[in-house]
Amino acid sequence: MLDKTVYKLHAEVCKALAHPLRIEVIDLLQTGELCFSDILETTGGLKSNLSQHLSVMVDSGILKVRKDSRCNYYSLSSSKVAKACSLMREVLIENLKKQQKLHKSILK
Amino acid sequence: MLDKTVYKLHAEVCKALAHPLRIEVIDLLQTGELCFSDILETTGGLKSNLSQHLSVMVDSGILKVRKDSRCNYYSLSSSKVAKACSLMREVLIENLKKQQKLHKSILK
DNA sequence: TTATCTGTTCATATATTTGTGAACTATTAA
DNA sequence: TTAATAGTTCACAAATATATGAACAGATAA
Repeated sequence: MLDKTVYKLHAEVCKALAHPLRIEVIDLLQTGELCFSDILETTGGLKSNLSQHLSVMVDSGILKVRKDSRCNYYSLSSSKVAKACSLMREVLIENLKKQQKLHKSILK
Repeated sequence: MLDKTVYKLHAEVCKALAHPLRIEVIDLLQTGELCFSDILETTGGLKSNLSQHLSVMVDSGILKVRKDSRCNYYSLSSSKVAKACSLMREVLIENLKKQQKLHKSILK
């Protein structure tokens, strides 16, 4: 029997993708680092909430922070994060299309 | 402001990756479909638990089922799921290596 | 018919995640 | 010094996810 520890660690990293706000942040950071207040301006909501979500992402290793005296800059730890995220989006899109076809064939 | 609906749907799909058992199932199915009892034999645990996790994965669209009179065969809905999953594993491995280096430099 | 095999569904207890607002810290500006 | 800016941390309530075992359903075998 295999050791399950790696599955647990792997799931921890994947959990960091499993929230709408965190997906939105990954999308935003695809083009490069952004500081906290810029992210907040785009996503909206409470700063405490955003801060907590960003810290989940940093702790899981999908984001990194660069602290400047005036601003905290967040960026993706690897382009693989953005790539994985966009693959999952493609899976979503494919599924939505399948559903659409199904609906059409039922209504026909 | 963008519509957040897509982020919610996207996160739903990503949530399906966010559990150790579900990661293990994705790993198992990379080489092709397997029936419920074979998956259970490898992963261990209660059949009710596995059944519920598989149904989460099917509902989110990352797995599909083929029902035979004697067995339910599960498979990945797309190779993109396996690809995204393995990218996230690479992110994990990279992070573990970084941590290791950090530890070494502290202990040096 | 009655068993048996293959799973799913359900109820429930527990654990984890999430959102909120207040309090707090650190840095810069006046 | 005081005020302002930028963000983190904390406590708590509410919402979700998870594991468990019992009950259930459908197909096949005896």
